[in-house]
Amino acid sequence: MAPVQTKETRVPKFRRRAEARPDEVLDAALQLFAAQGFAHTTVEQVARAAGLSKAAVYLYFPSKTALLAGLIKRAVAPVADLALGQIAQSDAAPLVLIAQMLRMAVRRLAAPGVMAIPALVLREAAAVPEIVQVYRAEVLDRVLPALTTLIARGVALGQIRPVDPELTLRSLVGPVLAHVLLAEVFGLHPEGGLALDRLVENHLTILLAGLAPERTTA
Amino acid sequence: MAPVQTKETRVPKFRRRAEARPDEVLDAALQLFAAQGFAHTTVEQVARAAGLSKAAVYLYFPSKTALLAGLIKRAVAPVADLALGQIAQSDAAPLVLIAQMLRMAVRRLAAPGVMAIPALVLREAAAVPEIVQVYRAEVLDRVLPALTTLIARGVALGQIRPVDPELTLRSLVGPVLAHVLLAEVFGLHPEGGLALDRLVENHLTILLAGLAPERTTA
Amino acid sequence: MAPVQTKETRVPKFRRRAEARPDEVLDAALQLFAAQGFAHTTVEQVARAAGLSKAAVYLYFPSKTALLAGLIKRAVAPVADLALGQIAQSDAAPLVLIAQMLRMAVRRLAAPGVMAIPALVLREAAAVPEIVQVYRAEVLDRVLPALTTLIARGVALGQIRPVDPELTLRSLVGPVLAHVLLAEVFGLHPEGGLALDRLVENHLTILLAGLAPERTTA
Amino acid sequence: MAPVQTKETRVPKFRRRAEARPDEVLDAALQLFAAQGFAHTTVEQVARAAGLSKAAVYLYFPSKTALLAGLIKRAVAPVADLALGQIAQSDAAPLVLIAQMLRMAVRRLAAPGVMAIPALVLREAAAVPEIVQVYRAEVLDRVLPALTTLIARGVALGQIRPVDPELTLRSLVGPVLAHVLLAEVFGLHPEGGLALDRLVENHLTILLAGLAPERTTA
DNA sequence: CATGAATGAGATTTCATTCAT
DNA sequence: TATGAATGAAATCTCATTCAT
Repeated sequence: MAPVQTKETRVPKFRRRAEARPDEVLDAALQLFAAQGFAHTTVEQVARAAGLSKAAVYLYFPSKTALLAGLIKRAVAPVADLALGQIAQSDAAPLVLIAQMLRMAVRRLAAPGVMAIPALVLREAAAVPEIVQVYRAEVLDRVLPALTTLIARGVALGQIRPVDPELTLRSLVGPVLAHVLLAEVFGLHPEGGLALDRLVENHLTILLAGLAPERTTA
Repeated sequence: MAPVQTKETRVPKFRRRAEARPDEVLDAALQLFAAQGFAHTTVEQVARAAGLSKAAVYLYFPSKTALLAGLIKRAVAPVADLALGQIAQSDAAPLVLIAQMLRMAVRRLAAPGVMAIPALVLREAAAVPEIVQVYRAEVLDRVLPALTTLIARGVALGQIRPVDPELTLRSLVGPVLAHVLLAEVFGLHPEGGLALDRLVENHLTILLAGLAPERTTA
Repeated sequence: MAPVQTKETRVPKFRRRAEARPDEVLDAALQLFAAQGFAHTTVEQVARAAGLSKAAVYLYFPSKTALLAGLIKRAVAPVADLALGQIAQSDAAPLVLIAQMLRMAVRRLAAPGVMAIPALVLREAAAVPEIVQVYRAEVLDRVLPALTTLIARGVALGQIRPVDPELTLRSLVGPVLAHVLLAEVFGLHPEGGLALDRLVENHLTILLAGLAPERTTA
Repeated sequence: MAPVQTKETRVPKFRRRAEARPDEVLDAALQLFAAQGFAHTTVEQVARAAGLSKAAVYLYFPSKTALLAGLIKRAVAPVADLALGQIAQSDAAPLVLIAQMLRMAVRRLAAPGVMAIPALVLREAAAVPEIVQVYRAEVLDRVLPALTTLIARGVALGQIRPVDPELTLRSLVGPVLAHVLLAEVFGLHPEGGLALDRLVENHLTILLAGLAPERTTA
């Protein structure tokens, strides 16, 4: 969707413009889409914000929709890759891995502009079906199964109480999602700021205790 | 489409309507907004679906936005009222109340058309600021504080381990939210169907265990 | 393509507007398309010429293309009907019928605005494939075969010398077409004005003599 | 299309081009204009088809319109020259000359790409007035008067029955025009293929018989 | 109450054309 | 000579909203 970005490792010289333009356009688009919504942002606005003419935007992206799709792909694919890599390479206990992943994800989310993406995706998914496809292909269909499997393995190993992995997945990520949406969409921050990290620690406290196999029952 | 409405006082049979019209319009709007998104639904479509002319819709609602606001208010206010009533009237233990409320909320969500509302709210919030206000006023600002207080009370009573009530609130409702959004927006259902009730039970298993004060520490 | 035009024979009262609008729009469109070409005429221009707003035009015709198609259908269908009727009902000798038809067609063409249509069709056919379909369906596929058959019958009856009916058809209508195109497209009129009728008589003189079976051979 | 013209004597291998470029651009333009129409062909497409960049096309032709004009001039001027030469040099009887010319014209038309030109001219004439001028200047104003004069001479010599020369001109060329347009624009070929030569022979049979002075009357 | 008719104000997208390199 | 980058100027089409009836 995004124009070819031959990001050759060699020759990372200086040649500005042209090379960096698509990214600049996406930056501008993210800014505006997050602030006003996709439908209420005009291509003209994006172009001006990126310091280009409207027509120039179409030089890099074939349609307004492609702008959105490219934006999402650029933002989330790396996170998904990272997460998958971590799951694949580590042989830590499932619960430990889960805790690691949550902390990592949250650290990523904290980067500027990233937190707006999930809200954006949810917001525009119905209107722009392409988004659903991109997001499912790039994130959901890759990460969620991996996490589900991770939970299932924990259960099999006796390190997690016998829960339904697929449903437990919701208990895993839901709180973070709720936190982000509450903040992004409704401006509802807990006292003392957004505190994504505190949220995760609080959540992990509950989650890990809740997932631990029952001792007393034995 | 609509039954004949003879203006004259005779012919008492066919009548009603007129009173119910606004509701019918909202029904049609919900249907369409949920399916296509607010921006992609035209007033004409809503009107036709309600069996009215476009201009007639403006007889009942001053603008397309008002349609959306009215829709949300109608859908969520009762749920919020119910929840608040339950919290106020019951003097059950906090954790018990929490479990009750989650089960109740989920039962409500299962009614046709209701589940689409949260997704709709999230989707249009940025574009239609009025939605944020309505939703905050009708739901969030009433229910969330009540729940937070409930958690805090549980902590104070020693029935809940010492967690941050505001953040824990996210752990409480997040999984349900995640479940609904995954299903509504991405069409991701767990194996064996949506199973909202199974989700809640799975979630409560983890949550209640996770919130319970630590025994072994002693 | 054109909006439904319930032109009931009863109640032909006066109710202007709305009823006559589509036709007014087509009139304006014909004027402009003929003068500037389809591609170089904007919907705005058509609308203004018809005394409407741009959007109102879209109330009656779903697209600019539909405007063109409707225009052609309205203009040529009656002529084709007339011609076919004449062929079917008359049992005159083929050559007589042919002469009749040519004279009738030319009389029709002389009506204001009609002569521009063939030129318009030829001009825009490549750009708007719909035109080709409409024109073939409404005119060519109906009239040409009828004429071909007529010629073939004349040959069979010995009233026309043994020529190829399909190719002879070109000799029949080509001169009129050339006359119209030369005038419409290049502004080339013969001395003394367009003189469509004189053209036909001149052409018929040649054609009838040329088609008559050879006498000397006997 | 045109033979390679290596200006320099050295370096005969890789080179050429440069000189032939404009012609290659016109070749590409003809191809595309004929297939899609002038308005629907972008300069970019022409450029790519000619193996150049868009900007390079502007090196050879000052505008898109100039492309079209050049195209037509290149294609039709030789035919007109040929026809005029034939008329001027031969002292055959008018009817014989006319027959010769028609056969020659048709042979020319059969060359690839040529038949599309008349249709193209007709199509774009209204939109691009320059075309009308070019075509009139290069073809019509030179060839048509010559043919008219030829017919008049035939009449004067008693070899052609007393017809109107200008109008008879339409009877002369119209059938060929009709044949070409029917085929090019509507895809209507007679049974057994396009058969331009068969068309001419059939037409000449009728035409010559039709133009011959009446014998029986005498 | 209800509607058909009408419109003003955009939004996306396309392209011929220019220019620095 | 050649090009990639950029843009100004439109053109089609959409829609929320109004109003006379």
